Amino acid sequence: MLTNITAKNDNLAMSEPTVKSVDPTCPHNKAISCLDCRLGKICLPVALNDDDIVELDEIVKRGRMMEKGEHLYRANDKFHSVFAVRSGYIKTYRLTKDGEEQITGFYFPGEILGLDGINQNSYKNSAKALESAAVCEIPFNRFQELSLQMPQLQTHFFQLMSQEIAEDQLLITLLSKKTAQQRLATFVLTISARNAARGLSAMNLRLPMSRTEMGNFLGLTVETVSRTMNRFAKEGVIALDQKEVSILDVERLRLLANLDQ
Amino acid sequence: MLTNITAKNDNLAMSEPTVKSVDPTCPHNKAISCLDCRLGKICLPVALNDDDIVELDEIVKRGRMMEKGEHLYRANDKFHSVFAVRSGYIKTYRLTKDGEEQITGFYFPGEILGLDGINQNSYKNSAKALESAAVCEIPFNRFQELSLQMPQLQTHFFQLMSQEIAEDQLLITLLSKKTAQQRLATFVLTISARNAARGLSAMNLRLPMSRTEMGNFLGLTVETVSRTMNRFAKEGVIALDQKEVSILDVERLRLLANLDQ
DNA sequence: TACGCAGCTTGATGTAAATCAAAGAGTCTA
DNA sequence: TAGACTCTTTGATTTACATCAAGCTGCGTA
Repeated sequence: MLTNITAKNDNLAMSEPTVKSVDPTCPHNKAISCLDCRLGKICLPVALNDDDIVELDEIVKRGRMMEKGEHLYRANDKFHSVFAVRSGYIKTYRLTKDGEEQITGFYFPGEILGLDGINQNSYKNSAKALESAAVCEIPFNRFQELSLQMPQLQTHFFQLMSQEIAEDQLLITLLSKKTAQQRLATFVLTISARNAARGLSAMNLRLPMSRTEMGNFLGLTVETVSRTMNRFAKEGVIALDQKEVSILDVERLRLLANLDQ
Repeated sequence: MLTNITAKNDNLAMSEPTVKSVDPTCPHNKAISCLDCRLGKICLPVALNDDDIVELDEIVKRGRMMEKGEHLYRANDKFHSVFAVRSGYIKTYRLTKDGEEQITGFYFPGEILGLDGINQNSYKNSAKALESAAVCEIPFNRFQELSLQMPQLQTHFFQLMSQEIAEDQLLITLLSKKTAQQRLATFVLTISARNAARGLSAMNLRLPMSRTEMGNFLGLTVETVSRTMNRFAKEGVIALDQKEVSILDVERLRLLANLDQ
């Protein structure tokens, strides 16, 4: 396995791409199997033997490319698959009756989306690429059959869904109790942590969404997002350059977030 | 099966208890099996044959009684089981670092809680009885083994978790975008719908939690809850008598909720 | 290189809900 | 049946954030 490559490479997403030609670990490479995927440990942190992974590989449709703004699925589409983000960023959102958008999540490489569709056999969210992206598709009925043979896979999926529940509940707490400052500080820290999980820098990050989308997700207006982020910058907690954020004072930021867990 | 009994009995929870002595369908009866449980179709709406149910019965620990205020489990307890509410009401909540409580859900008879614990093998919430209650305990590892033999059971559980995700996301939208009026109107309608699902009246309901708890759940203060509910009453949309609510004008209430789905 | 446009910033003003404060209602118990 | 709770209601005041309203900034493109 080549996973050690990821662990060290700090600033991958932001630095110029490494030699594109034949790198078998490049996340844009369509052909690569789960066995070699550099995201393996994030996307599929299960003790499967190589034979099992080969079997899993057979059902996974790999490397579908998406343009910025393209939809992966829309609310009320018939549910058939869950998806793993390979590269790029996806947002999920619901539309309220009066056509307003409510963003329910941002999905980073290695993360799984579409889990809300299992119930009632249709997706409850729409999923849209924030920028060009690549995703792996996992047809759910075939996956379910497979997981009857491979109990660790079943467990993994229960865990994934449980995790999504736990994360949604954290967001609920955020929206219910916290100030604009706390919400944004928490948001930046969350993204930092997710970057770190992928072996990227925890201190230098890029917010792949617009201020409007941040606000929408966090229950704030654009203006409040802008003012608050710039205040953080003015106070020396972060440095801001458009979508690029450098965390200058983590401790301070943690304090501002009043972080619970 | 005796499920037709439930379907008609409209106001069970509020009317005086029916003859307590030997009613095998009484939800307080400890001994009753899943096969005869009047909640069967809500708690376990799966096409299992009677033999399968007998097998399931063997792993379910039935009819644990809980006092008002008693904890079923606490955040960070080791995860071992999920629970089905038999009678009474349970709330789940998280504590923020500064000791504040954030209620994440209310669970009614027939509903399943504890699903957030699967990930990381520990509960993320604490669960507490709002009033005396009875619960069935389903040890999760035994359940998981069983679900490998009974694929419908696996599917059912995936659906339950997916549903929890979908519900949390609705709450997120509520907290992020809606006014106090919309939140409370939606809350009442949600409880009405859950009552109806159990064969109780959709128009006359009892809010088993305090105004403070409603506010906590909905991201509002007690005062705002009180004022808003009383305004609904003054405008003739509902009638209020302590925790008892009668919906007088559903259409109006739906409009106030600006309900999306 | 300038035009148009979407996204971001900054300032002035408004408002829904929070906070502060105190009194009423319901329940428990001694 | 009075006293001590807790929960709920009602009123006055404050405030964090939304809303309204212009200017910016950077980027694609013509």
